[in-house]
Amino acid sequence: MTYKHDKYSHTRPNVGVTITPFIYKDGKIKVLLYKRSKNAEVFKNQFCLPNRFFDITEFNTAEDAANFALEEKTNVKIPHLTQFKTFSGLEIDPSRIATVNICYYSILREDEVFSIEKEQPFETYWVDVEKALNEDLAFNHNEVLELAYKRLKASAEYTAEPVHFLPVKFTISELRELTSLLIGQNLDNSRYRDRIKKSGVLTECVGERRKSANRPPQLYTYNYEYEGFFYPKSLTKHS
Amino acid sequence: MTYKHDKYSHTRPNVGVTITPFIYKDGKIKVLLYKRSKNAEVFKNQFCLPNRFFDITEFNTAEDAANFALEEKTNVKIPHLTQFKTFSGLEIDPSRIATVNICYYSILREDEVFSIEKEQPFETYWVDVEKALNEDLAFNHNEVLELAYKRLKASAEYTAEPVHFLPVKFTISELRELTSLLIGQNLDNSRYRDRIKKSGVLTECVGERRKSANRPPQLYTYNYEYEGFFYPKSLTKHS
DNA sequence: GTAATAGTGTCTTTTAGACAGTATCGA
DNA sequence: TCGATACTGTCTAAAAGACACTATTAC
Repeated sequence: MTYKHDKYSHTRPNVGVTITPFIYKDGKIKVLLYKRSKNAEVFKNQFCLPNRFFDITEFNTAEDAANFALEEKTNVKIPHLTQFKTFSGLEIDPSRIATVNICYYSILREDEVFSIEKEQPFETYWVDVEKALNEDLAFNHNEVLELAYKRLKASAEYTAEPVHFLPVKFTISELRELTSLLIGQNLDNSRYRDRIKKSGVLTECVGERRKSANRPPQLYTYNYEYEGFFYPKSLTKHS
Repeated sequence: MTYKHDKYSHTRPNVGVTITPFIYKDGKIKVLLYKRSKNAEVFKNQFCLPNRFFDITEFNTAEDAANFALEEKTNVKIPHLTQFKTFSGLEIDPSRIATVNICYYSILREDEVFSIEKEQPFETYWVDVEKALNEDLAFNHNEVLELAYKRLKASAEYTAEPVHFLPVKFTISELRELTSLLIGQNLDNSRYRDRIKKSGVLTECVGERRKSANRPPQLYTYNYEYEGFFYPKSLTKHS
């Protein structure tokens, strides 16, 4: 890409993206942090979330930059990305001019991220989210992580977005346990099944059941046709 | 503010803010559009939403830029602003390099905006939102308006945000009619009152009733202490 | 009194919540 | 057989939905 300085270039803020990558593993939500280099300009040796400058000689969109930053740290090529807020101000990166920080969270499947430590080109760690919230992270990443986790939990209240944590085919019990974890409450098995069935949000994989040491559970997939609230009980009548 | 060119300045995208200002008037939702000048670099004479470049010699944050752009067109100094999405790409402003577009909608009260046409320093119009959606707007403003309106309507499903359309003191019937308009469904009077009362989202203005040619209705204010969903019926048990 | 809107009460249907009970596998 | 988890049924409580009814004002 060729580009010349223009009369406006010095009036533009820095723009970067930050991604909060989540996985669901061992019954817990974990978030990816990496340790900044000891030679970094600022926040040396501190932990932070994957991030990248939106450099227009490299990327056309913020999503491109986000995908790049995420793949670099996780090896995932087609991530589930949700943009949740754009921060801006002088405090985000004290070493630079006013900064704009476009933030995403990403719901990843345990089996698609780097599995072996030494495969990882950076010093990255999947940290329990509750523990990560207590770390002193670089930049504004404490604020970013806090809001990302809040939004993730909220999404479990009224959407089926958390299915992206699970394998393509999963059981209702698996989804119920995950949802229960995110909303912090037990969910009645019977009621949960009723609502799932009535909502049409999942499609039954006819004839496919998981092998197990008990009655084999029915497998389902997420119905991408499904629009709207997962739990559509709100203000209005839903027939 | 003093600032020098640095080695990164030519790699930064343009950053701008776009605001979708809504009011509720004559039983309809209206949006503010203005006509671009016939001397504009691009999209001459076309309608668009209030917008502004995020020029760091003028503003420290995107919110500052949004407030400026909104006050310029509406005269409102402390607006209710909700950020809903940041767009980016080459197509937003074809005359420039890659652009980042931080978008807000604003819920305004009819009585706080410029009331007299000639007071307005720009050629602005409050247009019925359904009509505005059919206009051919400048930049990506069709997409912006569409999503802004969608998010506004969604907010009425599970939050009390639309109270910001109403005067500080209002009646339950007024809120019900507004909500009904936004969600596109009739709401049962009795049920609606029950839910409002139980939720604690409104505070009764004790002893204050509006004068009218019928039984005078009780006035309420929004309870800023209220946290969470307006209509908290979703997945979980709510006692 | 009437007209008009505010606000309440009551009945039926639907959904939630709790939990008992049956199903189906491996060992 | 037993143990374990999948799944279904049933009962009660609570909420939604529909709509009739009463209240309070101006005239």
